[in-house]
Amino acid sequence: MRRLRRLIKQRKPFQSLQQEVFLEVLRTGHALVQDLVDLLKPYGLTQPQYNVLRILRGAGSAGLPTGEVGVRMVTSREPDVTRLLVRMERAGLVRRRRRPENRRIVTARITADGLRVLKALDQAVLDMHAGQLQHMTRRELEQLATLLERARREDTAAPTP
Amino acid sequence: MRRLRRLIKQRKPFQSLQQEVFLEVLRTGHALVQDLVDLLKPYGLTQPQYNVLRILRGAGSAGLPTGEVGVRMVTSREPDVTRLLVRMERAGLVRRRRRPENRRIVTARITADGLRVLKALDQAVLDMHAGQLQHMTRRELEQLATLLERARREDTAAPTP
DNA sequence: TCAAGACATCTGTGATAACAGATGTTTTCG
DNA sequence: CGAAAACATCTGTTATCACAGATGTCTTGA
Repeated sequence: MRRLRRLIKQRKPFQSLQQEVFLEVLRTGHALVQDLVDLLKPYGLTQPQYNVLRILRGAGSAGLPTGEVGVRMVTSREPDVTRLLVRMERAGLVRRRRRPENRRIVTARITADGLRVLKALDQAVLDMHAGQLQHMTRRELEQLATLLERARREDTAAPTP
Repeated sequence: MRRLRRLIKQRKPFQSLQQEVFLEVLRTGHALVQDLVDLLKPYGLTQPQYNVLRILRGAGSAGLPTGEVGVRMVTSREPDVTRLLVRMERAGLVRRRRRPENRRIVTARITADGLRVLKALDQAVLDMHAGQLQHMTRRELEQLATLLERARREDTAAPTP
């Protein structure tokens, strides 16, 4: 009985260690993202919009098809990306154009305005990231990144190639 | 120059180790939550609705004021909780009643139906959590939980007013 | 007492997420 | 060639998140 209690109550009142990790990941993600959202707000950007801008900057002047942008987003499925891009086009951050050689595809490109906003944010975002985890050592951060990557890897139980 | 490159490219193409951790946390959280969402879907529950049910079950027959439910939710600010509870009341999972002794307060209670749904889910959720992180050792999970908790701790480095 | 403030919730608006199904375009194949 | 399938995007609907402001209900202090 005592051993059972020790086993169960070793940590916080969670029903399982796995559940604790689950909640910790969610809570931490929420806290971290909140700082980014607060940083973006004065620029009139939401977090998904910021992601799109970074993706499109990375794609260069060739731009990317709507679907490709969707794939590169952590969140957001495809139907939403269309509307997200439309809103951003309205805001002048992005330009969309149907490709002449294949009229099914709509290519999105970042505008000069979009690039300007991103550039103004770059250093601030890096500083924010540094500040958020300032109290952790390099070794701890590397461990954390490795463990998180590992947590995700086998979700699909598929053996890595 | 070579040293700089070595410093920068030690890990993946991230601009900083902190940024990598940031993205890893978000990606992992998204992946983990997706499994829960999939599990809940056949029961007609969304993830916030499931959270509310667990919170209200924990509160017992006394129920909780709307605002208190909001505080206990990881996400969701207050105005949303009102509408969330209203929708859940419509679905018969929750009952809301204005308190006679203080008519400002609306108390929410879980219904028998809500309890039934939760009970049907309990084991499945535990199994899902176990399965998600099955490939990690107990030691790794403990490390991960500890590091995540630590990552969150000092977020507010600003002296409170 | 009673007006001002505090308190708790609610309403309105805009953006995002997820899903299902519709539309327009190109490719494939008999 | 022309219908069917595949493809890429778009539209419609519901739920959620976030913020601002409105409403209804106590509490407090002159």
